[in-house]
Amino acid sequence: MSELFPSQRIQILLPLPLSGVLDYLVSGDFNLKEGDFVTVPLSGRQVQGVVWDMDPKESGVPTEKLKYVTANSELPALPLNLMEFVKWVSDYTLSPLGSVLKMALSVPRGSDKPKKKILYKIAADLPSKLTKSQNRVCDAAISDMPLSVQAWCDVAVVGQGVIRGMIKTNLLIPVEVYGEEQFMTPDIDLESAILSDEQRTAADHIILQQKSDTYNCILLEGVTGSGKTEVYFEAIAEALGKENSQILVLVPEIALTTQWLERFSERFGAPPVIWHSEMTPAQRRRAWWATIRGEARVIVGARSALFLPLKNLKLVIVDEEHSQTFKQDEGVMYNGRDMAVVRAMQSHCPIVLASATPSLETLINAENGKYDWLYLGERHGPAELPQMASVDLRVHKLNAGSWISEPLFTALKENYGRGEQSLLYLNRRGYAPLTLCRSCGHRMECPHCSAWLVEHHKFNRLECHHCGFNRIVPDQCPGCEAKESLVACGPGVERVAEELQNLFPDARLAVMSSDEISSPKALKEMIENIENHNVDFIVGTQIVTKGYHFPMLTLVGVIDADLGMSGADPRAAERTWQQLEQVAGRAGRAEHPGRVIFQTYNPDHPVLQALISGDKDLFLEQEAASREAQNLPPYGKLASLILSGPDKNKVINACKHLARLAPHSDDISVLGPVPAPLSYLRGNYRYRFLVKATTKVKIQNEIRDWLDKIPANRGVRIQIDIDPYSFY
DNA sequence: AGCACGCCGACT
DNA sequence: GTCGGCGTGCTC
Repeated sequence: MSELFPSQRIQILLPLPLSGVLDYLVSGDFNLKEGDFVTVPLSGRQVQGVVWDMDPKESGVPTEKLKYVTANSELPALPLNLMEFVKWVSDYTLSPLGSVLKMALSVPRGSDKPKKKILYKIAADLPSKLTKSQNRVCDAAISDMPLSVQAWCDVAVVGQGVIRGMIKTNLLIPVEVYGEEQFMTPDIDLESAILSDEQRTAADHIILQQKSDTYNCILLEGVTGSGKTEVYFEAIAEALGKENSQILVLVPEIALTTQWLERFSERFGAPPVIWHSEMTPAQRRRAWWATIRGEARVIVGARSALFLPLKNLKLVIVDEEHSQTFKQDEGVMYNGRDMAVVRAMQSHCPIVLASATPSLETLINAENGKYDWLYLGERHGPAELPQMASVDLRVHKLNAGSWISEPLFTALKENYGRGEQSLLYLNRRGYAPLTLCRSCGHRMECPHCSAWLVEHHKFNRLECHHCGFNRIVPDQCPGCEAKESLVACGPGVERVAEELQNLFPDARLAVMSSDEISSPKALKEMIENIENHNVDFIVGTQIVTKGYHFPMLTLVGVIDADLGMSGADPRAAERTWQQLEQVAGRAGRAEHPGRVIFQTYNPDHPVLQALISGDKDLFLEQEAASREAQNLPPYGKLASLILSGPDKNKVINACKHLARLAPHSDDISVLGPVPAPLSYLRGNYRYRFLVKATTKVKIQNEIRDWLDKIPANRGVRIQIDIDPYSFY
């Protein structure tokens, strides 16, 4: 090594499930700083990592063992605020630091050199005579920014033929461009929607917070159709006015928000940058680079977008903040909504949580003044809130194999007769949730999980919804070999659709479930079909709660309002409430008032009572009181520990060992172990502990100390879920 | 996450 | 005798 540049000990974080950094030596002529990407040797191979600490404290690893950094990268350094965020998430979720870093590096290497591309820009001297489509293209142009053929098609909404023709006639001039194609910059000078007084007040409040560059969390609550989107669009417009600002919008499921994207493009004249986990490597690279270079101004994405290298974050929006989709239930288990609040805090910018049915946690934070609370009370336009009623299935008994009660049938018939659309909601995919043998009682179960196989007529298969195992429907019972003895029990959407078709043979049906909607394109087609009134009845799973506008939909029937009301899950009642309320929100848009009918065996349940009476406040009050009494979130802290492994005895022994050492005090208690709700999943036996703590102690520290007391156990995996949502 | 090291079965 | 299966454990 050169004398002029003596080597220095630095710490590198690698995107591997290692709990901490590794020490390396680096020659001074690399001129590194924290956040820089480097390549280092690791047990015989070269891996990419990030310089985490240039001036580390003594780690105890002798210098002779250290290896030298191989190379530094031309990639821009990871922004310090992202490093800070990675550290925070790792501490909070008790996940290895390197695993969290990996989420921030879900990008191809810096060695992927951007390729040469040919783009097209509008010619300087245009003839005055142009066709209608050609005029559209010219109008869509933003100064003389060059775009690809496809991008021109998208912005001008014309076919490829038009663009090709314009290239041939030199109306569009080819330009050679190196690097990634640029994203279009949103145009804040386009006309905004006309806001109501209430919307204006809300928008002004957010804008005021936004101007001061300080953290502040704002709950924007408003029933479906009250215009929350327009309100935060104005806040986005304001934030965009700041130089090089970036805005992050988190949405539950990006693939399902075409309507949102269209509204955005309409308001800002350009689509936002999109980020989600199903993007191709090329799409990821383009979006990631655009973000780190600061060209990406508005990024709309799923929860993983939180880990993008945003350098100048000025506003965060979490749309549908109550959505369960924000919670990641594998790998690093984090709640995107909560982590978004932290990201905003660390970036000193406001964050807006928007929802028609905010989560109880958020409502309580708003109530006690931790969050600002904006409420949009008016419904836009003349629509009225739907009228709600329940059907007591103990009185109106269902016939065998039938799931539509007499009162619901009558209502459907009336609605159909009037030429209006109806929706039947059942949050269960497939045909039947259980198949059993009439002669021996054998149940078709998953060989890898303690779960029943769900029959899917569409694929003529039995499928496990937990691990994906599937098999063809057998023609004889695997237990007793009796032929034609297998019967389907209980309904799924396919079965309800079948019954409905029998009741209304001429009606046009659509089934909306993830099995029917395999691509954004398929979804778009289905939505158009419904909007154009080519469909009389929709049967759907919770996919229908995603906030589409169907103006002719005036009746919603909830097949099983009791589904999901029980169980150990402290959020079960709240979740059911939100789901039912979101479904009810589908009925009666525009000028048609709506009706909602809940089929139930338990019409006295507080959730249903509250829904029907419309007394949401009472329900929330009760729910809050019950959580407070039990010290459950948000009044207390909850964590779940799942021990799993293929050897049942090993898992049980590890549990016993842990249970003996479990912390117990006034501020913390450990419940369990009990078999996890799916005690056998994907070939692993699973047992669960629940840790409950008051807010006086840091639950993470308690758990860490506890787990440190036991040695690493071969063949037993421990998963820690702080603030668990899923109890499976 | 990879990759090496290691300890048992079927091959030139 | 060696090639190679993938179970366990370490990587600065």
